[in-house]
Amino acid sequence: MNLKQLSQKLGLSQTTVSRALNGYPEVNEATRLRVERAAAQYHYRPSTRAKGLATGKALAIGHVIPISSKHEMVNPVFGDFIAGAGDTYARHGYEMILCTADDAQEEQVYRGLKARRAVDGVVVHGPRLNDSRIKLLHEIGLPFAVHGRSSGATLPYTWLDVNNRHAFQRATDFLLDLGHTRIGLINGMEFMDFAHRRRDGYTIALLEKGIPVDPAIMRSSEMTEVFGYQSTRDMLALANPPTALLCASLISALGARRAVEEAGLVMGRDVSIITHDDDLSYLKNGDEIPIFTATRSSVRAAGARLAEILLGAITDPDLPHQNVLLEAELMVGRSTGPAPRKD
Amino acid sequence: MNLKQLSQKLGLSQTTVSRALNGYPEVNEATRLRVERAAAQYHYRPSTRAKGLATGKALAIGHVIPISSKHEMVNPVFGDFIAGAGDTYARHGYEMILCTADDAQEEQVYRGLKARRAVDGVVVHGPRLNDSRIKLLHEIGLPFAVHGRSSGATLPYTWLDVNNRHAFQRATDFLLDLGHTRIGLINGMEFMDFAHRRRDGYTIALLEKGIPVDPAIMRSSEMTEVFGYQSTRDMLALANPPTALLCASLISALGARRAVEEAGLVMGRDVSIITHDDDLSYLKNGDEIPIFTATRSSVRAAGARLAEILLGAITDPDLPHQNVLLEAELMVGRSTGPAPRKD
DNA sequence: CGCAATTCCCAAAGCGCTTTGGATGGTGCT
DNA sequence: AGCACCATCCAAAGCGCTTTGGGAATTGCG
Repeated sequence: MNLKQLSQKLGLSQTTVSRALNGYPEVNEATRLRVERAAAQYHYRPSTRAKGLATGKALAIGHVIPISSKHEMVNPVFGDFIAGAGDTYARHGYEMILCTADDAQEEQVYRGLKARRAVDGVVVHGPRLNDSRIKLLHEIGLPFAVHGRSSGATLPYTWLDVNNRHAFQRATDFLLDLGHTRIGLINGMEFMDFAHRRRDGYTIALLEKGIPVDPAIMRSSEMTEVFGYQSTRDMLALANPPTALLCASLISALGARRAVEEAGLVMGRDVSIITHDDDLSYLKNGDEIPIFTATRSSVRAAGARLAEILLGAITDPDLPHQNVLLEAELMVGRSTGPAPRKD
Repeated sequence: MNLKQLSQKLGLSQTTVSRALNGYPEVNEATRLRVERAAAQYHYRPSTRAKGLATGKALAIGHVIPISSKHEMVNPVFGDFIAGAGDTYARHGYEMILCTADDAQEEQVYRGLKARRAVDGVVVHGPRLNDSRIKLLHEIGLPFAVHGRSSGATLPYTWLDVNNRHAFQRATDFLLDLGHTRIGLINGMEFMDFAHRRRDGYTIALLEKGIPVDPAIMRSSEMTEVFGYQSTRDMLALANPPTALLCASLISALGARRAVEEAGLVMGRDVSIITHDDDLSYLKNGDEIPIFTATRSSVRAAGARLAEILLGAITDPDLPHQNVLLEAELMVGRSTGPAPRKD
């Protein structure tokens, strides 16, 4: 069923039916009702493509997922972020278009979306330091919103981020207060902006207490379970092993715990662990009592919120760039305790 | 830059330019080259929406992600599946459209995609027993392919699945051969088709050896870490605890391991664990030597393959329904060993 | 009652493509 | 030379919608 057929069935012009359905005022209320009923009855929905052509808007938002070419890895937070954003789009009648791109294709993918007029805007995932995408998107004139930030960006842009620096500074302080002085860092890739900021927070907290920053107990890679395990195992084997660890994700924290236990140590007593927790739906940090002491911030909520902001910016392009900084919550769980005394 | 502008720049008609770009034979090779060069130079790409309108195809495939209304959970395998499918779509010039839907909205979402002519076909995720979506999609005439199968479906349909029954039967046999007779099952929700089949495989293997199937050591829920932990903890507390566990996912297996170790037991010695492993990019089952003995099948490869099949079915609608059954590989790791002797 | 202002509706243009149905001019063959 | 036949290109229609620019009733008001 298309507009023409529906309008013929109703004995009205396409104009009137279109206006009735889109809530324009120049149509009689009784007529509108009749049209709406008929539309529902025949399951009429305007063709996205035709509507897009006619209005010049795509009614779609693009999400370009970077696939790390090294490990072909998909960021595990992605599913939850998308679920949040999807809710928002559905409510506003937008579609969500997904593209995958490894580092080499990335620019072409964004250019393609723009040239094909496939989307009204894009969400930038996984921003890096001095991320070139920000300049690119400005240049090609494709509205965008960044999930995270990019240190070093000179142009203004719309973003939503967790206060990663502060979260890790606070987590480090928490460990310092418990008496830990050897605190290891199991970070994400540090060209990723979030990882860089977390490291900053960690470093600042240490320096403020006059504790030296020791590269021997700082690791950085993709946040897998295996990476958490290996890093922890290696650090525990040092002559001067850490008594506490800061992990960038719950997944690597699980690996860290494995290494701790394998070494015959007890988490929360011999080794304290704090992790960042994205509150993923399939990886909850325990039930009531968190397993890990964690800095928590829901990535799903972030998705919903950022989508809302992007749609707003598209509707009203003259709006100033919005920037949202979310504070992570520090949840105290059972993975932390006072630093073990040296006997 | 649109077709009209490009053709004017070239002094050709839109017809010729369009044909040149789409590889039709009625255009001089020299002209085609000239057109292609100009298109590249001006970054011309045909508008998806206009092309879709003109051809009557959407050039897009929909993926409807079920969001479990109970736990608001996004299946963690989703990201990797999408990454695989995305590769295929990109190669064939298709877009991927994502929708999220909880149980209540599901039918409306599929109907909407069809009515708005937003996609040429859809991938059905997370099929359940007697899944109503198969009948629905047949009725509304939307081409589809199922990731998994649906026991009880009467109509023929296109699917790609892992041989879950066989995988779990084989895993159970493996444990039985090691002398285990108390084997616990930590399964996904059993209204999900894959979980149902896994349970079948498990049950069959036990019955063939004349071992009673004991509901006390069979759990089923959403495959979270916490669920794996709690189930294992509870089962180990039984008067007659299992000496081996079969887990439906690596995530719940991590929880199971936690419970095992917390109970002061050693995995692979006191309690053996076999898990299914979807080979997720961010959750590798160890490096060379698998941590867990596992039945493995790459969900990413499945995504790429199923997308290929769906596109084929769309291109040639008269093709018979394709069905692909992948066998999972049994990877022996360090989580299994002979059943402990009762002393 | 007469005229302007409303209200409610419609015909047609246009969005950017593909595709149908020629038109044109050059070739090969008798 | 005359004819059929390609090879190469083009004008225009059409995909399903929105939107512009009216037009015909109806209403309000002096």
